[in-house]
Amino acid sequence: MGIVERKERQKESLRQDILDAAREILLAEGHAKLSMRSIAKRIEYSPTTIYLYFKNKDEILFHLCEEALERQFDAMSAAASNEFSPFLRLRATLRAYIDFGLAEPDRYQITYMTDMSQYVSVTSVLMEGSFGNKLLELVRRQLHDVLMESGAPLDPESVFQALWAHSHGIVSLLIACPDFPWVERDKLIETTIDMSLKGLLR
Amino acid sequence: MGIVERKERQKESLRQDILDAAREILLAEGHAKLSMRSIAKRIEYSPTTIYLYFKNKDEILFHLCEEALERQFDAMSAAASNEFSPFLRLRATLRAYIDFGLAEPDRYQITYMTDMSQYVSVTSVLMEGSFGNKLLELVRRQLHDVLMESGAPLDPESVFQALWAHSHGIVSLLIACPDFPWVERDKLIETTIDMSLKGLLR
DNA sequence: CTACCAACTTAACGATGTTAATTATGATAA
DNA sequence: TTATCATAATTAACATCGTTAAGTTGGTAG
Repeated sequence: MGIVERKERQKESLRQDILDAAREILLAEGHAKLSMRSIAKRIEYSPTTIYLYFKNKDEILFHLCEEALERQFDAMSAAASNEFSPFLRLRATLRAYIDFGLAEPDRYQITYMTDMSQYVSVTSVLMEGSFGNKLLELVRRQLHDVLMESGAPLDPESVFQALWAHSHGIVSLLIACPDFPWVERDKLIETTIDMSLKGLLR
Repeated sequence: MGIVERKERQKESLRQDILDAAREILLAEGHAKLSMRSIAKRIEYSPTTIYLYFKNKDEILFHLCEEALERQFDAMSAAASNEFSPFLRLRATLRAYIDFGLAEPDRYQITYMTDMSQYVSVTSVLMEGSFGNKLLELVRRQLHDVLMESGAPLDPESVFQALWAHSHGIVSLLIACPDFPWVERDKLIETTIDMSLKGLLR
């Protein structure tokens, strides 16, 4: 029965090759160049072979989004772990969220800026145990700690969603309008975060 | 020589018909359904005829964006004119910006959420005298008034861009993730704006 | 050896934006 | 009135996209 297993391994291997190719294209050429045919060409199979391993393109994107969210989560966790107050941890986490989006614009776009029917975005972000869920929970938890400390009478979930919106705003706007005469990038990001968090102090 | 003028009028008329059809499709069926062929079908001409009146699809979108920005500008101006302090005017303006985006998601998406090569977005937004420029200038001016009053030592342009990012963030996130378990919409918007502007007070 | 089954490919469909070649229209000049 | 000729519009076509159906291959089991 080792043959069946070998087949299984081969099958899983090609599946991984497809995801690897998709990721490479996404990062090297951008999400606009990521097509079933470009993936097929890269793995040297016919385009339709991919459909034997994935239901459709959205399913491939779903996996790339999961990957992206995992990396973003890791970056945010790492950034937070260097800070020594709840407020600074939250601040560092948001900064890491933004930095990730700007460092990996194509990854950010496929996870937060495209409506991938039923498959990606919300479904992926919300699924119990998904990295998207972990990511949002991380921010919720850190915000909770800040609100505990400050004692501000605010609805935590509303504030959380507003913080997310503010952070997403600067990332998506910078990505969408790269030619706009923005002020110096780091200054802009710092200002964006400062203004976002000002209301939580005291 | 009246013939030449009549031709001119006919030409201009069909050009308007194309824009009208495009607008109708955008509003009735969404930006995903807006194609050269769907426009052609609506005006009962062949798809390629459109290219005799517009260089390409982007040029059509450019005009729809201009229209959208004009309406958004009007909504923001009107909202501001009801308020009696610089701060409240700025606040009402941002609220109108957000409300417009959520009321006209397809118009918002084509102007702020797609990168239309050289044609739309930034080019349109920046062009001297364009409505996009007027819109941004309106916010800059109102922010200026607020900063004058409060005397806060902040860089106006940085704060302006951050305010824009915050406002864009809530609009684009709500549009992109309609299925997320958001808190009640009005409450979320108010919280978003409150947190955004908190830093400007005192 | 043959029959089957899985893996894979080719062909094709219906979209998209866009270009080139072709036809129809309609005003003007002979 | 008819012939000419630019303009207006169309048809055909290309390259791209995601996706489905049908066909081909090759290895394994009976």
